[in-house]
Amino acid sequence: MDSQGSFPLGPSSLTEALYESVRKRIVNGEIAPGEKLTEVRIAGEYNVARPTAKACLERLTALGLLRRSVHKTAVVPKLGEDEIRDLYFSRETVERAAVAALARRGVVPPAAVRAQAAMKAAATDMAFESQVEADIAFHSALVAGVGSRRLSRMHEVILGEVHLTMGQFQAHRTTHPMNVAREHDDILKAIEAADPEAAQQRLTHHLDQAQDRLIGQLRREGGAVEEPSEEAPA
Amino acid sequence: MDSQGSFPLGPSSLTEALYESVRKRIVNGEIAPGEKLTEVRIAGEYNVARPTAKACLERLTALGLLRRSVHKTAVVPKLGEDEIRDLYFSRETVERAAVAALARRGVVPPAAVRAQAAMKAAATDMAFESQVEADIAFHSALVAGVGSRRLSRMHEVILGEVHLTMGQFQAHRTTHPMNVAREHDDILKAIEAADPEAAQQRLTHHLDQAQDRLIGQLRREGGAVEEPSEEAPA
DNA sequence: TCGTGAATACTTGCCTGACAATTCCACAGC
DNA sequence: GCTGTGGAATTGTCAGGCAAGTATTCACGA
Repeated sequence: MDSQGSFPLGPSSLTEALYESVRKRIVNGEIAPGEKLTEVRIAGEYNVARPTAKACLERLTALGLLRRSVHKTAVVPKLGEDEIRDLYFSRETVERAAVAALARRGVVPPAAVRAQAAMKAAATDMAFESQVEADIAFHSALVAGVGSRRLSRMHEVILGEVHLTMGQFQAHRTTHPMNVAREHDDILKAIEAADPEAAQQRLTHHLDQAQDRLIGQLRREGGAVEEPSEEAPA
Repeated sequence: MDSQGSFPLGPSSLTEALYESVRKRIVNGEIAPGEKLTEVRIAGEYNVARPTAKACLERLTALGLLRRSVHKTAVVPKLGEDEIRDLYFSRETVERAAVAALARRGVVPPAAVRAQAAMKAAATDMAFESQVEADIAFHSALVAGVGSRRLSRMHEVILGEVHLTMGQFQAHRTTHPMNVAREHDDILKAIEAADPEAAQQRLTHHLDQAQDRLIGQLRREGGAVEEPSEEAPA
């Protein structure tokens, strides 16, 4: 694909690379919710100095991917029911504004179309994590298509927590990827038809369903998340 | 004053206090836009170690109150016309969702009423900075009244940049505070009447006016912001 | 046996000091 | 006048360390 310019530019600095790696491990569920992340542990695992690890944990905390109070060690949060509701309320706020803006222009961002294609491809034969990533890429492209730096930034933060929560339910999913893909198509059609109302309404429906699925799983599992899962990572 | 409990809780940690202080200086315009903030300068002014100053600058950068790329020194940004538009687009997105949610419940957050009273008091005889702060407190209370942690957090970031931009036009303001207060009242009335549509529409009008004022001032001043203003601060 | 309190270990907050890598600025050379 | 090279300034990252706060354990008494 990127044969000419080496665009992606692998994270420039050490701090950046470290941040990306830890972030990925958290949202993928490799680091279980409730697990403690001390500065020295990160520093040891990656062979970096403690201040570097500290900065990394601070960034992740600011994004909501870790929780910690003053002198206590950071832990991966597990969102409860009302936190999921809050998260999805915020998510709807941002994404509704995005699809409305897109529909007013009547143009579908090309990146969203590509992401949607990837989603359908992943639906049949790929791993759960790939599906989640394709789904997130789709919504991300939708918001990015608006062209508002600040809206995208807010959305990025929100999607971080969404990704985290979805990753935590990894093993017990009950979602049919094709249904999700169909709903995505509906949203795109409404945007293309320059119908903001319909686009917003379909998006809301789509997100409400996703939220219900998450809360449903949460309730089903209840407090049954006792598996400590203490495998040493690296 | 604080004879019994010392409530305000002067920022617990050094880092926090430093952050608050620098932040205030930036949004108040004490540190002019375009001015460079090096780590050693902050460290020197406050007598803290460089890593501490570094963390402070990083936090402010994450909030958009400073700009910097790798290996370059942080500068206070001066928002251009399209950045102001982007900022206000994001702001409208968040605040419209907030007033709509409040109007659906039909209850006005008490804090918003208090902030509005303070605003009217400040309109007649107080300094410009107090008016700006009262205005921000009002909008802040509005969003906080919804009770969504994440919406409030997003709004906080946005208001930071709004405050910054307003502070930069400090000397040349042309706004009549009483008009602003009237518009605030209109919004509150719509919320109380449980009319989400009206509340959103009035909010949009209010914010559009604010945006136009800012852009108007920006155009008027043009590139005429040559006063270096190099007074030593402390 | 069970709680309660104190001592200990762990972890974070913040510091000093240092070196490498990078960027910025000015000056010399063509 | 423009370009290139040098030094100064600044940031990225590290090592090591002390103080302070938190959690945990263990002994002791009821």
